[in-house]
Amino acid sequence: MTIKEAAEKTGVSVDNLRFYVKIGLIPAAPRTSSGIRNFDEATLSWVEFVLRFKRSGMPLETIRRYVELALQGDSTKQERKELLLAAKEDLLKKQEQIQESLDVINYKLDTYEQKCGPITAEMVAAWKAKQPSE
Amino acid sequence: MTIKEAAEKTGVSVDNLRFYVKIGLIPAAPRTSSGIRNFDEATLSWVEFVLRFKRSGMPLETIRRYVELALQGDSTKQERKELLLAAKEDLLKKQEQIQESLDVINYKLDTYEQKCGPITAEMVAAWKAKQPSE
DNA sequence: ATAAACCCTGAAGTTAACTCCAAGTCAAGA
DNA sequence: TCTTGACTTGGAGTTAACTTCAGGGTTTAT
Repeated sequence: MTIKEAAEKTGVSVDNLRFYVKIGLIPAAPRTSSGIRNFDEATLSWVEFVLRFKRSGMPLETIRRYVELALQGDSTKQERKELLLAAKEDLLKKQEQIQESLDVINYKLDTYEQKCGPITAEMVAAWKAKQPSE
Repeated sequence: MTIKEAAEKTGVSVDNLRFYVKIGLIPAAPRTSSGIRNFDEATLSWVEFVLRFKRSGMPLETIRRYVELALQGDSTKQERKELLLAAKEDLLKKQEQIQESLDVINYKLDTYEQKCGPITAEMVAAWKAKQPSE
């Protein structure tokens, strides 16, 4: 499979796929005798695996490190486990913070049904009181 | 309150506070006669409000736009509501994607108790089969 | 009244993650 | 065979969100 087809299948741009290979986020795909990348199923699986973590906001460097360790085999099991535990903590914290924002947004949307949201309204009022004009 | 005290209270660096004011993420704090910023409670409230959204990964430009609209008063109610609805969709999607990654991580952590995670193990095996050495 | 610590601005530098470009090689159809 | 389109690389450019710097003014404590 050419890099273009791989790009269509994964939804990642051609340039970006090459970039990911370059930084080691995806293992280097095999090449034809003339040097053209030939994406196989194994490499595509890596792309999908990597994308799932990327979508959750994990830094590429963290994912890259995990891929590097995984390719090194069983001896890196412990280190991978620690990396996953740290990543899990990050994601749980992120989830909480998103929930906090959702709570605020839902509250505001509720109150917008009646009038300007009271919390912001109060802040705007306090702000305006300090301003000479407007 | 000096900018340094505001920085300590909010956990945002002095430079970053000035940066946020500059890009309009926070309304400009009042100044003393000699031009030194004098952070008041109203401005601090804005900082806290903005930080909550920032922590959830919302782009600063989106938050900046919301602040701009809020300062313009009731006439922008509708536009703010639409902005909040869009932001809510983003956050819900992000939450789902984080959950997907958490599921994968939890599954891997479970299986790591016994041996190398089967999904990755399979991918590594497929990968190694293509490689001449190692 | 002077040194230390703090404040200001505008601009340049940094990092992550792309995104595009130039110049050249390779492959498939008329 | 010649064009057209896809592939290659290295490197430059972009955007978001900081971060640091240069050069100067202000406040405070001794």
